[in-house]
Amino acid sequence: MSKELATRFDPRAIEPARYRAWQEGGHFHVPASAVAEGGKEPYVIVIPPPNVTAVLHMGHGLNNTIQDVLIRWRRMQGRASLWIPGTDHAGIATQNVVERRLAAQGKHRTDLGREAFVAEVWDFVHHTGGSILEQLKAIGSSCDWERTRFTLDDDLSRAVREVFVRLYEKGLVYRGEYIINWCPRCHTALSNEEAEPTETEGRMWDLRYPLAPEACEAAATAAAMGATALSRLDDGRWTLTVSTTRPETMLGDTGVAVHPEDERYQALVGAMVELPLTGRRIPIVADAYVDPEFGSGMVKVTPAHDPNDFEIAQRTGIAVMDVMTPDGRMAENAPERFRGMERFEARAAVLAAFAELGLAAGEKVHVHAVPQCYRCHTVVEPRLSLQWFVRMKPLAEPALQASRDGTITFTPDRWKKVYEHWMENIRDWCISRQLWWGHRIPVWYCGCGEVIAVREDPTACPKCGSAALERDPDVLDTWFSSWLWPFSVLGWPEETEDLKAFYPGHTMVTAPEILFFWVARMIMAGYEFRGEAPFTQVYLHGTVRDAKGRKMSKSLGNGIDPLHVVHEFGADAMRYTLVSQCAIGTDILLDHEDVEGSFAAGRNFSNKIWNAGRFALMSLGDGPVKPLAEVRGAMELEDRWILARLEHAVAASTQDLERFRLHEVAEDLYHFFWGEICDWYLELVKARLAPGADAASREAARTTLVLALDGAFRLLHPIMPFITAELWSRLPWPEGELRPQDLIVAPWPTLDPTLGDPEAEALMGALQELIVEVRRLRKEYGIGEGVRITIHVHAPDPAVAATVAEQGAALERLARVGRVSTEPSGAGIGAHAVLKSGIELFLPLEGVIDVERERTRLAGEIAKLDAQLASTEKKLANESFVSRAPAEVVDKEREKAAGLREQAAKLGEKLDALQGVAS
RNA sequence: GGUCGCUUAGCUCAGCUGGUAGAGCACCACGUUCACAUCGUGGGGGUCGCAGGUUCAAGUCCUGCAGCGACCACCA
Repeated sequence: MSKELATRFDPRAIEPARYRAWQEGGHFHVPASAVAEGGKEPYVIVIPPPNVTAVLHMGHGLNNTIQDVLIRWRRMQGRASLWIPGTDHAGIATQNVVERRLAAQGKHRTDLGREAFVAEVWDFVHHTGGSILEQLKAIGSSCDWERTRFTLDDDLSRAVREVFVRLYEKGLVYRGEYIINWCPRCHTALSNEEAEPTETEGRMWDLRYPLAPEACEAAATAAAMGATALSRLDDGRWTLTVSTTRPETMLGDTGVAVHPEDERYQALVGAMVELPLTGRRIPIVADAYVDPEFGSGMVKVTPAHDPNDFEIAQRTGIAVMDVMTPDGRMAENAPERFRGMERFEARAAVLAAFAELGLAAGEKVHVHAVPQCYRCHTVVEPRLSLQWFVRMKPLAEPALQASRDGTITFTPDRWKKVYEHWMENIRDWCISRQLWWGHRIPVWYCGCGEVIAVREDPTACPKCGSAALERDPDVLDTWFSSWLWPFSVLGWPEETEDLKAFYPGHTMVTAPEILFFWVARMIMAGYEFRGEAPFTQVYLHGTVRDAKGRKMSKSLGNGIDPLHVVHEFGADAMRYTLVSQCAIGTDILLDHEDVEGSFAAGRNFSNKIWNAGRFALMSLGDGPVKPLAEVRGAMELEDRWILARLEHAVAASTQDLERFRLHEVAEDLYHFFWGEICDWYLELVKARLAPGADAASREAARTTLVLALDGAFRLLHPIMPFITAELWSRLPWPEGELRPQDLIVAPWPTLDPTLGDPEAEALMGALQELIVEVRRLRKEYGIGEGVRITIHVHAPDPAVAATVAEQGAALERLARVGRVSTEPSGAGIGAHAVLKSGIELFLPLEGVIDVERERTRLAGEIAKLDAQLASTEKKLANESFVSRAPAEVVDKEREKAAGLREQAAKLGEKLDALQGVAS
């Protein structure tokens, strides 16, 4: 059977079949009955649902690898480990994709009409959607596919509607006119989180507004008080100067504000301003929002286009005037010359008009964060609009408490503070979107003024009986369904068996970018609708970036396709590489221009595991091995040592997994497998496994090797499921011991006190040190592989001495030592070393190397170094060099001299040893 | 503007409760009778950003400074 194994690991030959076998074996599916009384303890993760139209990228690769590692580990620990998969309908994103396809055919969604357009989107989703879930299988994700959900599924839609109506009845959902973020391209409202502030170099313009003639006297008084905003034009009119970054909004100004306690402007409060270009007169009002220290201390107020100005209008009662259309053009109520103009054109036109009137007062460069639509990056327009909101303060209370009292933990924990800060300052959530793709708002309006929010579609108005009801045209924000995900996927609002069994869940694995969008809201929904947090651990991983630290993205073309990596190097190689870089709170860096190099660590490790496994299987042969108890007496030092090391690996990996220190698990296991099993244990037992070796010793080695590999494969399985399962399935097994059906359900190793062996570790440590030192000396003196040498060893510790004496075979095999002498080395020509274990080592060189030649060689090298040193020193002694050459050059020369001296001294010591001088 | 974080080998970063500075990649030399050249063996390379302080002991704790980054925020 071992003949079937190729010398190079070929993931394609094993991964798809393995995955199929797991799925067919039902290992991913967890029914509610599994946790029914007396059953297993559940462990539940709900997937962050990718957009239904998404294509797998490395970010998904990372996110899902981490989840799968946790799920597989808990499954092996005997938990009912459930990972619920699914996709998100992704309102704007999906609608945009379909609109673009329509645009390619020269059509707009309005050409189709609402119903046909939605049908078109469904069609698109049915044909191309969800393929990302198939791609997740290729990287080994062990989701319970029987539970796959989509946020627009009927039952999830029912949950959404139930929640909306409940919150409406509780007064937590309300409708109102507020300034919202409006995307003039997507034609929809955006939540605060969807409007991304983007650092932009813009301008701030100063504009002059003339005061009404009757305010002349007041202006003079104010000017005398030091009103810096005031100035007089050549024609004698008084003007005040205001600043703005968006001059076009001045067409909607309905007032100018000053601080109520700003004495400079007291006389002007209540006076009127003649708003240029519009022919309108607007009042000067007092409002505490104005900062007297900033600029001139006078602010133009545009209530319909700025949230703060809107609030000023609410407080002072000045008018609200919306001068823009939904697509960002100047509206009907704007002066005729600007009407219909696009907002940025209007900006230029307004500025030109001000200049013409002599009312432009200058401009300056102004860097500020301009909000952009997170989907299309169009500059967002703050706009007055009638929208639906959720009152968040009451919902935030328990969710904030949960973080404060440690019910919910964050990893890395610095996000705890960020979360709490956001929750403390939470603002109401605008949930209506002017889209067609999504959950339609379950609200009907009656001509009589009644607003009806209900669970079942109404046929008549409950108040007046009219059947002429009009449904709200808008849909809900995508996150209004995702925030319910942890319980809606379990059948809520029905009180299902699944809900009882699997709610609350345990770990949420996601990126910090959606901490507010999603994680915080899920926690709030969990408390509001289930009375309990949906999970207790939030693990926030880093972002996948390219070699230059840029986020991987389609537009930059710097992405790496996970499926390509799986195809070339295997899912295990990809998973290992990602996990090994996954230090808490750090980003993952991969070079899209060197994919092979980026995943070399994982690929090489896979190959190493494969070859070690191959060799072990060949050496072990087909028969079962003896149980540990039967071979204990015949065990050698290396057997006891490797099992003790396995115990360390078990302890470390388990602890690290519990604390999400995944990269340390990867590192520990890499070192255990490669650095200990391969580099030492396999090398040491080769002879004992060979045919013709002592039977008892061979059996002890066979059993130990099987136990060590079994343990290593189990520990590695969550990270590298395929290769470990493949090799593990071929391992011989101890006679009479029950073998789990598949590695995926083999129990996670627990500590076995009978395997711990500090003595074996100490002795093995001494032996390793000795071997390494002998190898080093061999290299140093150029003693070829073929030359057997004698070493003299004196160990003060009798146990170490005995070990060295017993381990002649190991020294022979690993350091080509022909003879170990315990006699005092005496004086002689050779190399001497004292090791940390206390071993004094002497390696005679007479007869081993051509001492005379080596002496000559060393002397020659020393002479060469001396010559170089002399020339350097001469240079440094030259005063004009030292004083005239640049300081760095002189320093470099000094460093060089020091280096040469050091090298010469080292070689001198070596030479002394060869002279036979006792040191 | 506020908050938080980072600064350790050429590169990317570990270093969790203070106790002789680590890994991977890259580099240099040697090696193909050995399961693996996707390998083996050995090696070079770091005043742990700077300045103070606490301590028997500081990369690790405290203070200040500098540089970089992230998040939040309405400054017209």
